Parts: sequence; structure tokens; C-alpha cells
Amino acid sequence: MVSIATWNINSVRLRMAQVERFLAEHAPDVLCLQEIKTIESLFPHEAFARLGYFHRAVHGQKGYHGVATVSRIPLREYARRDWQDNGEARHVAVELLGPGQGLVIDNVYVPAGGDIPDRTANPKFGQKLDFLERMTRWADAIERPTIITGDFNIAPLACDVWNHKALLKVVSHTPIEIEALARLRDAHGWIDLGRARIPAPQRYYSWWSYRAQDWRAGDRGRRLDHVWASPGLAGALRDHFVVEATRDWEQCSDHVPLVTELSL
DNA sequence: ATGGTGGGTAGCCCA
Repeated sequence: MVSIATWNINSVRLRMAQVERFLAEHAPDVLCLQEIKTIESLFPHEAFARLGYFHRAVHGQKGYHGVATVSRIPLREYARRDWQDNGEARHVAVELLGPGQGLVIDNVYVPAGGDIPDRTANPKFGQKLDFLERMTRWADAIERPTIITGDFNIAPLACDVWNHKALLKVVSHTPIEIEALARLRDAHGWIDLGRARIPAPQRYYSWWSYRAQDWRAGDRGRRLDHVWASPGLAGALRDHFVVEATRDWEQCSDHVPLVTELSL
């Protein structure tokens, strides 16, 4: 069994105590972090090592973005890709060398895309669509068993958001983004492991805005974080769950972790 | 219909 977690941590240095608590409580073999907001030399390597996470691939950036994959299982960094073609640190891939030997895990932080869902009025929206298009071309050529996980910044299904109609023009749930994500899915035949385990129309969110006094009161969540697998890995899924408890922790991230267990 | 909060960094950007 190999367990893989993903969590947009929104500053790993600020929230390292919460990461340690999550690792102590759930002990995933691999943790994929997004928005670490630091360069590799300032990444809290020692704290991870103390918890047994000796193997790390950190693609950092000062102040913004940045991803890191930490692991109890030996791994080697496999690739870092710039799907936005602008130097931002939004991807790192690793290859597992112990249990799960040969599995490739792609950790990605898709651009949020700004506020206006129009690439002319808002270049960030165009960059998000272009990022997805480059990912799609990459996915079309994948030959190895692969897990891709992270903050996709898109909630594709009506039941992935608290109010489908109200969010159709809100970036993250617009038809144009959902269509782009579908093309990425179809390019490799990706299996949405989260929805395989928590089928529609069940409630399933991974993010709640900070801009609500009580995130639970209105439950205005969205499923922005995802775990996808190559078609050949579909039968390996053993469990998948959302750790909503972290959203109540002091000074928490606005995203919560997803944990996936695979029989490999 | 609007604005609401949070993190990082250095006088706003990003989410």
C-alpha cells in the first residue's frame, strides 16, 4: 500500500506546525504540497526529516507559488515543467524507487486565472487556459503509469461547487475551463480517483474562501484539488478521503488535504 | 450588487 496526500498549504514556513500535525495523524508515504511560497534553501527540510520524510523534491520560488513533494519512500526528481512558459514554479515530478517502484507522481499548481473569465480583458485567464493546453499535449505522450495531483484551480462538476448556477461565470467553474480540463482528461484517459471514491452527486469540496466568517455555516466550498491516475492504475485505488478537520485549525490554509491509498 | 480575508514582500501582487 502506498498513500499519497496533496495539500495547497499557502506558505509552508508559516504553517509547518500544521503540516507536522497532519503527518503525525495521517502519515502518508508521500505528501505533495503547493503554494509553498519559498525558495528551496529556505524550505523546512529538517522538520520533514525529523518526521521521517527524508526524500524531497522542491521546486520553489520566492514569495509566490512553488511546489514540493516529500516522501518516506525513496524517490528521485523526474522533471520540472514550465507549462506557463514564464518561469513560475508550478510543477515537480518524482519517480518512486521503493514501494510503488517506477510510479511517476506529478505535483502541479495550476494558475488561478484572475477574476475575469476572458482572456482579452484578463491575460491571467488566458495563461491558465494555455497552461492547461500545454499540459494536454504533455499528457497525450505519457507512457509510464502516472499519478497527477495538486491544485487544479478548477471545479468541473456541478456538485463540485456549493452553487452551480451562481458560479458559472466565476473563474474555476466556467464552461471554458471545464472544457479545457476535459480535454486534458481525455488526452490520457485519466481516472478521477476522488470521484471514483466519492461519486457525484455527493458533496465533495477541498477549498473554502477565507472571506467568510464561518466557513462551515454556508459551506460555500469548491473542489479545486484533484488526484488523477493513468487508466492502468484504476484498479489500485483502495481509499480516498478529505481531511476537512484542518480547516478548523488555528491560522489554517484555505485548502484541506486529500489522502489517496493505492495498492501497488 | 458588493465586498469580504489572507500571505509575502516591500510599497502592491497574488490567491
